[in-house]
Amino acid sequence: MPELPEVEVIARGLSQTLAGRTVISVKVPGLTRLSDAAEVIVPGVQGQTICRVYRRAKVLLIELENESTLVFHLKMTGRVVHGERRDINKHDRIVFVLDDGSWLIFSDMRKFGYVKLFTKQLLENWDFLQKIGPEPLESSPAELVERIAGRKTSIKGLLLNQSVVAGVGNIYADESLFRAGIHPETKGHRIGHERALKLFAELQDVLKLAIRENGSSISDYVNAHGDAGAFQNSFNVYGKKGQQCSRCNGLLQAVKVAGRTSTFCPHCQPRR
DNA sequence: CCAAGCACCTGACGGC
DNA sequence: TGCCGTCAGGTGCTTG
Repeated sequence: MPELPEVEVIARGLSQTLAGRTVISVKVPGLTRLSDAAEVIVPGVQGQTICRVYRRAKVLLIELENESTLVFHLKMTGRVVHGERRDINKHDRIVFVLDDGSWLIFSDMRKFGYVKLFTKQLLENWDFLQKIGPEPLESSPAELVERIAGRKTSIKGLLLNQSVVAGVGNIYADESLFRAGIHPETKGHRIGHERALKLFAELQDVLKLAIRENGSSISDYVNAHGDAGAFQNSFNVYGKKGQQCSRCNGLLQAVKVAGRTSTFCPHCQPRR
């Protein structure tokens, strides 16, 4: 499930190989429900040269020569992979055929993700992006602490809330809470300043480490070249309910917080 | 302002 | 063998 680090790794990988490539044709085996129609995307990208590939929150953006932008949200199982021409498979949603013969493929088994095409103006006014909070790797921990000050929601819910901080999903929320020693159900306003600073410093740390490790591959994630990430091997808590805590050897527990499974160590992350 | 619950999807997995 | 229920989780929406 791609969160900030996974989308960042994809964007960096694509940036190396896509800049300057031109879209020759488009194949549309079947789009997802929330995607723009093929009638919008195909004529808008044909003949266009790719200028820039970047990420904002969990969204992947590919800017074209005419200042329009292809936007991908991968949600749970989406992939964007660039490589040699290959057979179309059942989960492929759209294929961009490039001028060197290579293919850029968006596939998504569960069809939660989407691809949309925006003009410059429409992208600037897209309410989804306008609601997104600051990038955690481009903000200081002190700035991020202000975003949770006085909030009565659980810290887990705040971390997952994209308008509070961008790009954090279930994996990196649980991992940073473990590192900071904070119980996921702790209310935002009950976290002391020092501990909150620690939380966001740990969040930054874990995001950077994950990017360095090529992201986390749980089930579907692969980078722009189809390779799995390795950070899942460094998880302390995510998906480890019932296993031993790496710090105290106690058993990890799972609870639902903000509608999501949250795995934590009751000893290292005590309820206050 | 906040929580809870559902919807959207498919595949993996466990129980019987 | 296969059927059935549950779970995975990002986001939008509704309801309270």
